Amino acid sequence: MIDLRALRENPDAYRDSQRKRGDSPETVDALLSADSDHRSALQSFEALRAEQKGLGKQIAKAQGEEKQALLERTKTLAEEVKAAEARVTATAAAFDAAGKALPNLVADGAPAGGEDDFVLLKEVGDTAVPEDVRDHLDLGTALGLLDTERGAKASGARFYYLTGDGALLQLAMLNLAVQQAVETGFTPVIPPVLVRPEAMEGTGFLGEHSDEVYYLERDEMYLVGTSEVPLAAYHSGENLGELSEPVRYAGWSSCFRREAGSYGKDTRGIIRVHQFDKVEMFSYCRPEDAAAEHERLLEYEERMLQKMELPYRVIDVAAGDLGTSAARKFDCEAWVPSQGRYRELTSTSNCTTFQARRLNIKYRDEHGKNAVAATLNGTLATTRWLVSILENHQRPDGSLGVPKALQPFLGKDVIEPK
RNA sequence: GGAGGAUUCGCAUAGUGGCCUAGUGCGCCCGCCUGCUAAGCGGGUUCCGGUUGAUCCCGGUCGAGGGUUCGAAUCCCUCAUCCUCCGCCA
Repeated sequence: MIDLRALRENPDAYRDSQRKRGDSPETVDALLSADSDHRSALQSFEALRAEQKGLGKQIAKAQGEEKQALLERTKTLAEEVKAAEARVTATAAAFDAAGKALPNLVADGAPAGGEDDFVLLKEVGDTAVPEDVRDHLDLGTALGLLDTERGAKASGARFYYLTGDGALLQLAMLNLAVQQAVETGFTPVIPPVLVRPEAMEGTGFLGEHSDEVYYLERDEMYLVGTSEVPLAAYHSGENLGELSEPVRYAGWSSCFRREAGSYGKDTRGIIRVHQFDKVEMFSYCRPEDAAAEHERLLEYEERMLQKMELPYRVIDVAAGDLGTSAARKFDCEAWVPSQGRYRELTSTSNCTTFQARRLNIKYRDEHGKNAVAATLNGTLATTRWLVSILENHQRPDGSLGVPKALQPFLGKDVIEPK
């Protein structure tokens, strides 16, 4: 949900934002008109209600005939109040729907356009393609690290088993991510992965991405696609106080995605799967601190990628590819030699006050007034990283070099074929 | 799965149809008093929205949503959460 006062004051900013996303600016005008309808309905209801309350007080004191006369009048008034209230309910519903249809205001720096209109911010490392490169599935299967055939047998397409050193490799990476998160001031959290509708709705995942979400109808619960959801819901309805320093959490969870509409895309290996594990950073801060916090999250992501000794690039994601909640997004994409291209390994979003407004998360500003907080999130490690780790650290003899930072967790510096 | 109890301002509690414009205590904020501190005294203190230059004012808000009524914190229904107990179960 965007800031309505800001919208009323400067609708053009929101119309421009819609154009940058490649969306219709008319969504803004639909919301403005729903807002004004709602407010006028509210005003007529409030006027009638005030009259009713006033009469109620007179009735309490009145006696006999006078009381009877007043009762006559309030009966018709009660009808009018009820009708006015119904109009408020109707206009409020229309207004809510119009509000949900409008995504977050795109940040000034974000490039306009669609998926291919990103701005390249930097490239790090050497993107060589080794001779006789094997892709992560060949290598991982040969080394006994992963098993997609049995994954399909048990659960279907886009499922997999991580086995032996493959399982240990993922645990090592996730543990390293948690260790780094704790060192940089994040509170580690293992959150619930089944959430109620409000949590899903509040984080903005039931809009255009609702097809992506697993829903358990019998229990009216959703399986989360990222721990961003339970970490955002963690403080929903709360006031976080001064918030002079950002409040930071690192969630470790399994993540579930339906991958609807991606038939035929990335069907090989574990690039795009229905279930994976992830360590996710999540920050609550004052809106004026959000841009700086966003840079910080990006830096922590890069630090992890460097520990994995992976070549990568950083892109400033274009407005059309931001999703509902983000005002700006930076992705880190790591080199995947078998494909000869970069693939997304991390994504950090500044959601400004968009999620917090829906989830009713406040802080106390410098004047002591309640104000809506900002939320941000970013990836520290996921199962997909194994793709790039396997392919970039493969050796001509068929073994896999273990990145230095993972060696203490894994207890070895090379994974040999059996 | 079943039975009972609870949910009121940051915390604790009062409130069984109009006197609730929700009281009181604690905490917190401001002031007074006072060598200092504490105590004492006075005032303020739910949140959201509308309106306004700002105040004022108005409406909503007693877990959520419906209903009864001229009028609901209070009566009725549905739901959520927590607690106690019974049953089942890893």
